[in-house]
Amino acid sequence: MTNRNKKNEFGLCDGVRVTSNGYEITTSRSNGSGVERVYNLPMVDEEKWIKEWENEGLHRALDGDKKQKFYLLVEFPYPSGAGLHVGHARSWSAMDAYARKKRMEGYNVLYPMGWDAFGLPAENYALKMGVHPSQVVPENIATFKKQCQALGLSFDWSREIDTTNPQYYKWTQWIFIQLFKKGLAYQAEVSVNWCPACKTNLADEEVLANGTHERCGSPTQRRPQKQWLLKITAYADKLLEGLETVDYSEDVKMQQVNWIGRKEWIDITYPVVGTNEKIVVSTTRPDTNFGATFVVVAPGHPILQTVKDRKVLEYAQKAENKSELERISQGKKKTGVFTGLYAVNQLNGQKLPIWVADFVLMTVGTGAVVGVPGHDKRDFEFAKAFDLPIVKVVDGDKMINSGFLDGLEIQTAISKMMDYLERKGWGKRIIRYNLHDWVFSRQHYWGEPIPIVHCPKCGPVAVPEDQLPVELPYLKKYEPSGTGESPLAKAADWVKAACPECGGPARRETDTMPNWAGSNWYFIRYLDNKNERELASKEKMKHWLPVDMYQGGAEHITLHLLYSRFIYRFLHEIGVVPTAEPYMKRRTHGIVLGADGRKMSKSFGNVINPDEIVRKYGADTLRMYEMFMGPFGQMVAWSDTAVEGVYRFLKRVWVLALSAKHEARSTSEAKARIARLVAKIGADIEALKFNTMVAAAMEYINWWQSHPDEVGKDVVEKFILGLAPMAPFTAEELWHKLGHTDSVHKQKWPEYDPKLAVEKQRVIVVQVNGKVRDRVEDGVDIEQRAALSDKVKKFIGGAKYRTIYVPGKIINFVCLT
RNA sequence: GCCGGGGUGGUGGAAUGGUAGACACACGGGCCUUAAGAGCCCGCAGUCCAUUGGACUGUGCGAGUUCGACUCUCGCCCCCGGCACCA
Repeated sequence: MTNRNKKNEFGLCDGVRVTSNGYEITTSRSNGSGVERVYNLPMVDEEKWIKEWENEGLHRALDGDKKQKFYLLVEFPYPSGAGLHVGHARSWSAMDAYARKKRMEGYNVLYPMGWDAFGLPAENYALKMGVHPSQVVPENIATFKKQCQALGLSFDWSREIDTTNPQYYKWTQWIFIQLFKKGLAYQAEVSVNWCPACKTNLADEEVLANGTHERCGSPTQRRPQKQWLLKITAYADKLLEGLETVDYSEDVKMQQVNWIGRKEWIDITYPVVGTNEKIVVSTTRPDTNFGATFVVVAPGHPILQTVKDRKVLEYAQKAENKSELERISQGKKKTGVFTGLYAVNQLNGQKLPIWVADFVLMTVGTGAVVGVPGHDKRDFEFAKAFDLPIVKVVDGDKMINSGFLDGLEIQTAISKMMDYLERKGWGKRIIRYNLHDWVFSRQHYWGEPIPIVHCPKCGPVAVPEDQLPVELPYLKKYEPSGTGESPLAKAADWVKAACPECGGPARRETDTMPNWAGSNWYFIRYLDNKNERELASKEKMKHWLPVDMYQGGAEHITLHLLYSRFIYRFLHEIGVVPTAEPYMKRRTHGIVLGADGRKMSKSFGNVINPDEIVRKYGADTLRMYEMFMGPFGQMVAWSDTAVEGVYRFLKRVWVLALSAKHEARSTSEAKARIARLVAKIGADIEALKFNTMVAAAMEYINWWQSHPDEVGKDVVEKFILGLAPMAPFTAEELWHKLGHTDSVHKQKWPEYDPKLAVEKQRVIVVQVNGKVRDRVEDGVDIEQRAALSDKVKKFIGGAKYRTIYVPGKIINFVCLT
């Protein structure tokens, strides 16, 4: 016998049916061609709450509020044509739970969102669709925004920004001019990375270790070109030192340290035998110099100008024409030619033959290395290939065959040798970095115009600040030319300009900025997104900066994260921003893979559309599932069936909350458990352990379901408040169903007795020799009672023993043999 | 090669010195149902013995510290990420 369709028997509403042995939630709706089963929680009108929250301004951060501020930042997306990725949904939902809990705790929370809409992806997408980017971008932004809202993300939309808005990029250009004025933005003819597919130059950071473009995957080439560069190298040490003052996770720190790649080198001068020439080799390991048996110079090294041998020059010429990638790719057979010259190692007077080989690069050190085949793998291969002598100078971690260094440890030997070489005047210490200056111009249409005018008389001149922004002209045809000239060069009227210095005829710079330009400083603009006179007002910056928590992807650590730290430091030095570091805390999230464990991609057919999940199960299911998937910082694969598990949980929450006997008094067990749950949710959010947070809520529900009579209204309400950060819609709906008229998200985080939150272990584990043998109720005389246990006696036998008793935890009887 | 993070059931994972496997998925069994779906209940590391139940093994491998180790220490193997013929 069933109670089907008997509504309200337990105070349930439409869509929930109680059967003799449980409940069910089902609903169907007409979709035009028939009846479709809908799994969405039918009782939550998500759209109604989205509107209501927005109308009430529930998510607004208040300037000048007395409450303590908390600036929570997530990386703003490039609004692609594909719409929101479930990866965005994962990290933003988790941070949304963080923001919501902080608000309930009484913080004035700033959790903003905007759009990083300039750059190659937007332009390539527009080209593919045959539409102008200025039309595509707003459409994509609208889609993204709607998707964010559908997920219940509590962004403060009144602070929304868009990097392609002239009122925004006016200030991106303003920052460029400040850099230019300080000599930190400069033009130079340099060898740059060129992507033939995207037809533009790239920064070093945009080229992956295998030589391909990080965006499109095409192999890049090197070619010389006149470019705008930003002098990030001037900040290398500051960027390193700054890392000591912030709370970044270890992987983030190490990646930045590796990328900056600070090392102490020493440049050693060797006389060249029979000439007045000298050759300067550079090394980080001068301790091994007693083992040097040859010198290798890069093709293109100036010393080769003194060489007449045709074979040598031909080899050098050929090698120089090869790409760098080709020259240094691993496992390649060593090639090289003897130049006929010898250098003198002044340490021991030995004559070292000078070779030229393609694996030595002009761009590293001084373009000349000293070959120590006894200790270096690469030098060893070279020596083997050309039958050069090999001397061993390091044994274990001690120096041998090295004169005054013998017996010293490597580190000591390095500094002793450096001191010695400097004293003798043969060498000079120098700090070198892996980091190079940032190539900052692109030969593309869809970016911020670089605000410079080239005057034949005055050279490059900054556009006066009162004439900013230099607006991007509308071009119908904006395809990249591939010649290295920007499409903007075709806008003849726009290019023509008067020189701001002398008033004479001049030309505008036609290169644009890279897509990283707008994201360098976007978190500052959220503070004051309509300010027409400054980046943001001083007061607002002082109130909100620095960012308390910055959450984003691991793929941006040597790109955006490093760039924005550099720009922010510069702005601090010229007195614009109040602190030296922009982000107090940085954590990364893992990417969401397809169900097959591969990266989500159209070509694999494994893409999950968040809209689909929201339609089928509701936003709260998607949010909680994504938090539950696995550890937040770790890569995780999607699972369709695991989503169902979270959906089941929410259905149970619904039924239990509404069927609770409100007049019932909560038992002490129920109170202790809810105190523990609230404490756990709070602590797990702070530690970004969202997976165990969800698990704890599930555990509570499981207990509640088997003890329905123990839970009264007070505990139900605390549960709903605890649920509010992770499932904002369900919590809001239930809160109102319980008779409240105010939003659940305006409530205070539930208070609990900390003593209740500590779980008391009632059963004590009894071990014999460290192995669990029995369990005994805690209480008086527990040691004696435990010793009397049959199981314990059996394992002790008649042996003498001693007792380890950790009160409240464990008893261990250890036999003495 | 250097640096960072990891390795736990069929699967995702939990436990950071005190009962290994919370929570969830998958799987198996049962109830309910005309049926399907949904829901509810039970089982679920392995091996062996067994009537209730019990013994042994088990967190990549090998040692060590400890009354007690997934957790700490040392050595090794493997996976993921960063840097790199960087001299």
